[in-house]
Amino acid sequence: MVRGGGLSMDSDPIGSFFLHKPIVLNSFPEDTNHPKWKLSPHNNMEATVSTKDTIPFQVNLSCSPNNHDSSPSSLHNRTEMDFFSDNNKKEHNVSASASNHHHSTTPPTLEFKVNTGLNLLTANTSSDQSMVDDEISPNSEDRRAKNEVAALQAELERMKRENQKLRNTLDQVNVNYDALQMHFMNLMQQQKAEEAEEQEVIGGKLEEKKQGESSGVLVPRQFMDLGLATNADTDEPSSSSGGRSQDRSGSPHAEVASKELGTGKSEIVNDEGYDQEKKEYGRGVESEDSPSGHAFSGDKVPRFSPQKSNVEQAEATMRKARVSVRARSEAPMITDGCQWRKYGQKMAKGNPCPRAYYRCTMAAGCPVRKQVQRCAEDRTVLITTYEGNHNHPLPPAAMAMAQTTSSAARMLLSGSMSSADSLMNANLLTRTLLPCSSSMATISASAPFPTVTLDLTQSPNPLQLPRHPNQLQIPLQGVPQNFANSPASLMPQIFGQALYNQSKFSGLQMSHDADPSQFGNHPQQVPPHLTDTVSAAIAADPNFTAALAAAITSIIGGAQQHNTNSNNSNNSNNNGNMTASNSTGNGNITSSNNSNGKQ
DNA sequence: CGCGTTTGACCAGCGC
DNA sequence: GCGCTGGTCAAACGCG
Repeated sequence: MVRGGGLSMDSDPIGSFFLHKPIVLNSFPEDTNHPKWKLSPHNNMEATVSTKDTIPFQVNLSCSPNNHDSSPSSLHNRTEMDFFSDNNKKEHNVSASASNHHHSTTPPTLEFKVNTGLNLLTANTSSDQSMVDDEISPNSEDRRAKNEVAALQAELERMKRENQKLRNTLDQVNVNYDALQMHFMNLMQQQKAEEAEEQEVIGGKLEEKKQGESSGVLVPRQFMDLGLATNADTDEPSSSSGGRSQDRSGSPHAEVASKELGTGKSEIVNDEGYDQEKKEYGRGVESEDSPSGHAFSGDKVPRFSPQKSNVEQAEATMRKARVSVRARSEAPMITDGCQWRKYGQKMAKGNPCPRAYYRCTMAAGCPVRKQVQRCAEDRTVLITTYEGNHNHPLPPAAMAMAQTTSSAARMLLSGSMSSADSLMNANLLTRTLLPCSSSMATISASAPFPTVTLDLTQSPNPLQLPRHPNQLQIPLQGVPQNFANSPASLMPQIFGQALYNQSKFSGLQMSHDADPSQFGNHPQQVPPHLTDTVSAAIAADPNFTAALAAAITSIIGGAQQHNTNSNNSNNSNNNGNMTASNSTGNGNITSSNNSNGKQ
């Protein structure tokens, strides 16, 4: 069984990150009064702090002990300022306790209380000891201490300025985000109005067409459920309970609808749906097993026949919305936190590499499927295509990716989204989180199914947060090299959450939040906060969880106190943090009697 | 023996 | 109608 074999992060020691939480500076002081910087023989940055060249001491800028990667793809540009490792007992150094305000030798002028938002821990490097001159006279010692204080103060000031700039940047991002949200909401309202008009017309026709049907389920209803969840009434089971073949593979539509319906109805929907699923996968749209012979079940009309109404097309489209992730990976499958079982493999046309078909096995009847195939042009690129929504709670590691699929699908299909809107969304979500990149998310209008393609193979520096003149990067101490170096390691999660947030803003979020109506009624109460985004992104990977949570939240949130305990090397401590923006799928309904057959 | 993978067969959609 | 292709099924197989 393939349990996400690709980028295993299980053994990743993260704790060291939290012990040190070094900051990373891209720009070095140019002022000659600042510490002098030099490269250590081990590609580690060391700064010999020698104010006025009299009292040097070293600042270890090395990466974590675990991170000796110097590969081109690594984040070698970063340098971490690990101010003083804590094993230095010499008085001229500021021990780690300085940040706890009880360092006796620290002059009172040193404001270590200043909250830079970076949660810096000061620690002495082991190398500091070597720099100590035990025979220094009291005078020179005093002078050295003063110089040291001055240097530290300068550095501290610089940090504060940097922190302030970052905060300003964050504010700006939030402002822009709000603006985009408003714009998006407006667009959605327009779409909703248009669709309502269409459905009035089409719905009437359909009702005529389906007279005698007991359930009275109409496809337009599905569409409303999915695309306009916030306002969609929930008085009917979705068509999956009786309409044409239920959403095969549990497209967002089915699950979303079911979740909207409240517990009782959702169970009905899902039970029926998954019972059908056993027979219906691979049976196509016009599956004969629509017991009630509903709506379009009997008509062997091509899915995207021009004769179909927009609603029908949208409904068909919804079932097939996909999210494709392109990532470089040597592994046969990227780790996304879910458990998958392979159920098929085919040679696809135009690609010598076989396409593998997986389905989620984390819960019986989970309709999520994915296809994994290597890119024909570049075998190192792994293309993973997700389809459907999970019907079970997800581990943090899997959540963001799952949200990627569901949210992207919802975003895609939030209505009869025009291609222009789709592109807008793609660009929007791309820019929202990844101002440093562009065109990484594309929405294919030509593909058989609406597909969001997240190309994670292009961003040269995907871990950069919103840009800043003094770029601050996140040190990935403790993150395995292969993962830390891989854009794929983080981008799916980030994108997933970006998409997720996008859907939130558009009022489409429903499947993972407790009360969808809240979004509709109080859209402002779901602030598109970058912290949520990043938190979920972090949590999506257990190995990033601990490492990045503290760093990013300290940068972004400032006041937000994350678990930064040294034992955060696992993701458990961050689960709660991550779920701040969603409910971990608790609202999901699991089918109770779904054996899922042999598969 | 249970579980997951492999692989040929089957089915449906689509284009010609 | 036929063939191609994508997607899924399910028996056979392998592994622990």
